[in-house]
Amino acid sequence: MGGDYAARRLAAIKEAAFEILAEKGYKAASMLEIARRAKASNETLYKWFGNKQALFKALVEDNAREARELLERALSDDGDPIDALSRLGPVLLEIVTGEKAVALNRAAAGDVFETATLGGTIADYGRETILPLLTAVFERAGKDGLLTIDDPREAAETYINLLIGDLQIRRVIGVSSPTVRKEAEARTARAVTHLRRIYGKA
Amino acid sequence: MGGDYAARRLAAIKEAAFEILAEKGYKAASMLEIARRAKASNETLYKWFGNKQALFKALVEDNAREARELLERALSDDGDPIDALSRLGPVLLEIVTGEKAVALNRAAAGDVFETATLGGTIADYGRETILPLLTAVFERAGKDGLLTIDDPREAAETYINLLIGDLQIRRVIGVSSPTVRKEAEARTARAVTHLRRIYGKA
DNA sequence: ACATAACCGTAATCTTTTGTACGGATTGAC
DNA sequence: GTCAATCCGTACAAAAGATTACGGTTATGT
Repeated sequence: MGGDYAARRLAAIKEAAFEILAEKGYKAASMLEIARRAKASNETLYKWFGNKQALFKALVEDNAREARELLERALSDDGDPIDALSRLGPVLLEIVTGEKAVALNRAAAGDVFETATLGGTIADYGRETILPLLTAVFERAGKDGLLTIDDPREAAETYINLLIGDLQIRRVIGVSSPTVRKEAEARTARAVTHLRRIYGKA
Repeated sequence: MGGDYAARRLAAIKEAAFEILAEKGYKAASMLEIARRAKASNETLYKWFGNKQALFKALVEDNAREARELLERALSDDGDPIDALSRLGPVLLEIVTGEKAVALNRAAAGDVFETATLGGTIADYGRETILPLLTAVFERAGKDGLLTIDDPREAAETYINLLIGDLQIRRVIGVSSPTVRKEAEARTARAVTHLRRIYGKA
């Protein structure tokens, strides 16, 4: 057993798991219901993933991989670093406030007392992946004389704080909505304006 | 039945609920275990609170009341508005990253698919309470000519973003620790420095 | 086509929780 | 002290979920 069929089954299982996670949350996303929706057997889920946490850990990793590719693409052009930050902002906002990220953060919050692995996975693949990319952008901005940067890592964290702030927790506890493109662009523009004032040439 | 005994029983139940919430999370905090720890009867819990969510909603409200008092005390002195922000920063950081707030945010994240009430309660009593207080401080800073403020509400949100950023979600998913006093002071100082640059007299 | 591995659908086991019921004990009011 | 209301501790019923087992069906490799 291998080949195309197994890959298709795997994809169907992961898709079903994501749907049910988003609809009902981690607690109510039972392995049995995921199996039913995916037209798979409970036993196959346990055989392939070992347990519930491992299935959702795989989802975290998949989602992070996709997000990372989007972010790297937004940064791929070797143009003006400030332009790069402006391009990246809306992409990053849409990812972190999107349904998938929110559902997975909720799962991680619920998992803290069980295996305590989902949160670490989210952070490893999320923030700890994007920060070095951003740090590199700020190094370039400093080298090009566009901004006065003592510590590029700190500048990168400041950008994330100005851009995202407390949006994620508000999404996770259910008091705010996904950030749509227009708003993401406005929020990015404001963050970049603030950055220029904080780190402008003295 | 009323009077002192009932008040003491109520306090014991709420204390037990908080302990178990912090130790095991919302999902595993069963009414039965809370009753046992509080030396109360399951039936009494259901009689007094109706259901699990309502018990935890009461905890949210209690915690928010206490937090608000601390914050108002930090802002009570009618001195320099920038000093007020510097006094408030560490207090706010310790509250939002403290065990109680984190446990309640996790409960709210888990409740999104059930009654979806805890998150709204947290926000009503938390952010939507502190923002007007901060907005007033920024109005004063503008009027006193200390900062150039177009929109005091926006400035207040910027301060929260610079100060707290994504700390809350990172606490909730288990990848960071409470913010201790020294770090809270450093973080506050940095946020205030950034504020001066963003909103300094032109 | 055939043989084998693996998956599907169903069932079973075990554990835990929610919410209600009840008799005896305790508290509060008079 | 007496009486009534209420709480405690225990028990029960129903439901749900995690995980494993099993016979028949299906996909894969030769």
